Amino acid sequence: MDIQKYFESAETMDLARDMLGHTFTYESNQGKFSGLIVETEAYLGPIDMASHSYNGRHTKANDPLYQAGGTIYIYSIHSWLDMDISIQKAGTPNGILIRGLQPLEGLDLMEKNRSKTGFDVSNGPAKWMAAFGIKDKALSGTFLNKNNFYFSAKKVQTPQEILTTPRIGVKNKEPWTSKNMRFIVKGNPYVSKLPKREMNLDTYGWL
DNA sequence: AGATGGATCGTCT
DNA sequence: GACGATCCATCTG
Repeated sequence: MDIQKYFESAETMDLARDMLGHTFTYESNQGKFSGLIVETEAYLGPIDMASHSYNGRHTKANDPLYQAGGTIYIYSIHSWLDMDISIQKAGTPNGILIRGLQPLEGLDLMEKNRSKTGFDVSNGPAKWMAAFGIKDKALSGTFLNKNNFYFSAKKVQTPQEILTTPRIGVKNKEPWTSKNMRFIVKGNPYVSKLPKREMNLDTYGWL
């Protein structure tokens, strides 16, 4: 799969939905980490009040959003780190935030890095970053599948059902606050802020 | 289970 | 100097 083409040839909202069930991998000095993507959010750039590139805002820190589809964008938030994949061709600063990963490889290290066990290891955008041992923005601006980060060409698992909801943490920005731009694998326990009663512990929401 | 407030720090104004 | 695309502990019921 041409990864750049994948992230440049479809609508951002459709890509955010399609990314569920693909794997995300990080080959770090500490070891190899990988997980299934179970939760994403779409950010539509200049028109989107919740986007870091709203109204054409362009700074040194958010420059990766302006680069080719498939560029990694790491940003800090309240002393934590989050990661986007830059979406669309260079110059169109859309992004998709990866909010939750179901661990596949490197779980022992992830638990160690987080000082937590269970779903809390990676059920949030800054939690999985910490679990993967990512402590700074050194790799922001690098390109997916060329350096340390890899996105699987195909879905490794298929969601039984995908739910959409408003994005987390977007306040006082109507109409963007209430738009359904968050995509989750229904029932997967690694989805952030998921109540216990909505967890499907048999299938984790996969076919 | 849901709501609330504090911690904490890089980034931009 | 103010502000988060967050997390966590600590309530309340």
